[in-house]
Amino acid sequence: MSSTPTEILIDLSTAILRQHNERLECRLVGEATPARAKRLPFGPFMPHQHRTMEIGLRHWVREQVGVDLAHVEQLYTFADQGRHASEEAAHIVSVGYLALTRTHEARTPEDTPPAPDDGDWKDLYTFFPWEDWRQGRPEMLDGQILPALDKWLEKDTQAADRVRLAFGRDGAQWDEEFVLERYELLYEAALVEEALIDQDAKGAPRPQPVLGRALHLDHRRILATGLGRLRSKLKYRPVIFDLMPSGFTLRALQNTTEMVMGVNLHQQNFRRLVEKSGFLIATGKTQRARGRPAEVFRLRHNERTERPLSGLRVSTGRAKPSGK
Amino acid sequence: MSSTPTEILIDLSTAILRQHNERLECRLVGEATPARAKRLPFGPFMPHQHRTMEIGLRHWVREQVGVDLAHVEQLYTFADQGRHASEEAAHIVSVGYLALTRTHEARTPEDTPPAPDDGDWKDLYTFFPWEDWRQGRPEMLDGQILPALDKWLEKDTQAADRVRLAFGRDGAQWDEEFVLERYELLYEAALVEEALIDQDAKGAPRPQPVLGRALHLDHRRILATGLGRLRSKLKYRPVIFDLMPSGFTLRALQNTTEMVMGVNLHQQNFRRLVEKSGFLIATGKTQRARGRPAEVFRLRHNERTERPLSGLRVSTGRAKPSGK
DNA sequence: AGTAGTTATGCTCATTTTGAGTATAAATAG
DNA sequence: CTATTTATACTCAAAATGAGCATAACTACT
Repeated sequence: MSSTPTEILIDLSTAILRQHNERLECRLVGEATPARAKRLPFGPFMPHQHRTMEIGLRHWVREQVGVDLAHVEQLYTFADQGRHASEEAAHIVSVGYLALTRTHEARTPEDTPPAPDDGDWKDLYTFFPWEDWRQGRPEMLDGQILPALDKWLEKDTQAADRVRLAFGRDGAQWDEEFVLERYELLYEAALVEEALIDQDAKGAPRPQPVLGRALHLDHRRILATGLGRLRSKLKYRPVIFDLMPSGFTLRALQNTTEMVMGVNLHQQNFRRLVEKSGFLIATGKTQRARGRPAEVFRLRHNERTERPLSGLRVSTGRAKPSGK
Repeated sequence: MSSTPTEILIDLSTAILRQHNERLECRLVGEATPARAKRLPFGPFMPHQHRTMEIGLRHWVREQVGVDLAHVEQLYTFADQGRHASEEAAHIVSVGYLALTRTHEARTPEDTPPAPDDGDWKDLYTFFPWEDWRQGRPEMLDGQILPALDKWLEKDTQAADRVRLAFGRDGAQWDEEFVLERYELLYEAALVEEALIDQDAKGAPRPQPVLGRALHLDHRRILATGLGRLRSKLKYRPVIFDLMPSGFTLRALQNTTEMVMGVNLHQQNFRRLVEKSGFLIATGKTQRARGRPAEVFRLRHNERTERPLSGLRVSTGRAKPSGK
């Protein structure tokens, strides 16, 4: 309740992603109790200790997680604390970051070496199950989400067009980049747990299905922003390689791309795309698994510089959903 | 010199752009004295008064500028105050925004109606003259910038590859999106005035050419971020229309796109692109000027919703530089 | 050893998109 | 009435894309 210059604290939270065991994983910290969900690695920004926020963030990540970050990118600064009841005296502004990190390559898919960091990594799509279209259109969309949204739209008719565009109805295409827009709508419609928590447990005993695993405060929003940004960025910057080990097969690269985009791609065309891009150099080695052994590639430009090359214009024209 | 929880102030600064008189303009405030450059519209974030930063920003813009903002987008949060000597007790974190606004259409190019806001608007390219390739490759690149950068690289050889990529040398392509990267390099090489100011006026009587018009603190960095973001976003989201009046000719749309991208486009192909996109509806009216009258179009989807359509994939394959 | 299954890789082909023009239409300025 | 200017229509080759067939090189069984 101080006067105009309110006390402000800046919180740095980082969505750290890696690719591991055929999954896209996100690093979490903290214990999940019924009262408190897990959260992203975080820490306060302390301007006297750390000259820039990115330096501060790397400090917290080193302390809490202990992995090397291959790519770090600021996502967004959220200041609307109205979202979650302010328990603290100071106003907290949270700056969200996205970081990518590499896992070490396995000789064969089966023999995975002990992870250098065996902390708490969770499959990203447990937080956004509706975003994974690799086995085809998720059933929960037509089964739960759209009906519940329609029910919500009866009251708040304003949002109808946003729902149409974000969820690809009535001729609109599903755009895999609109991760944040979809999450925000589900929040507004009180279909994710964070919305119920923020409503002060007013009563209303969960009238709707609760979708996906919740995170602390607005951390799932940061994660949604990160996934959307990554999906978008893949198309025009070669960030995908920051999720790859030093040597990898084209299949591994394609798998990673598919995990991020949440769709399946045409294998032959993906190969053509990557070869034409000139990013990769064949190492001559091969990696054997089930079928024909695959050639191992590595990135050209081993230099430390950020490579502002053109990215893989992965087309979203999906291939058939995988059987698996 | 307080203990760990340093006092932090958040400053909201907005790069407001409009298209006017065949130019892309940026709104400035403040008086330019020799000691102090002009700045972007700004104000502190006051969490008790404004629930979100965007609300706060709109408040300051309304108060200082008085224009309607068609598009508002958070750019980046800068916290490295090391850049400019901290004169104040508190640590200032600045959150930069990009906003687009419409001017009212002129009946004919000559008869421009009185601007609704006759404040201080400056041609954007006075701040980044090297970014405007509409009359061909800017002479200052080979005349001043690259030689000066080479001189700088003799000491700091680390940055050679960054310069190569940002400025498109040795086979690398000039990428019009790398506005920020180029500005940052010029700053590091002390080729822009802000760098000299930040060096505490240590002596060193401007050994190098000083490029472009300077702004207060890091405001030109925010502006560079905004231009880069806008150039990038144009390609995948239809933001260009937020710079256009309600009705406009295809030529006007192309001019605006060219102003933003800083390159010339092939007129016939631009028309084909826009027509195919389906964004526009012909109004039946025409607008007459010098040659054959042009048809006036308006946006489909007059709705207030943000249209997450696919943007104009303007190709950067430049057309011949205009003769004027 | 032989055969089925699996995965990688090579290649084709129709369709679309792009880049760069040429041609024509409809005005204005003398 | 003519030169000039600008808008619009159309053409055409080259490149990129989407979808598939074909073959190679392995492993896993029987």
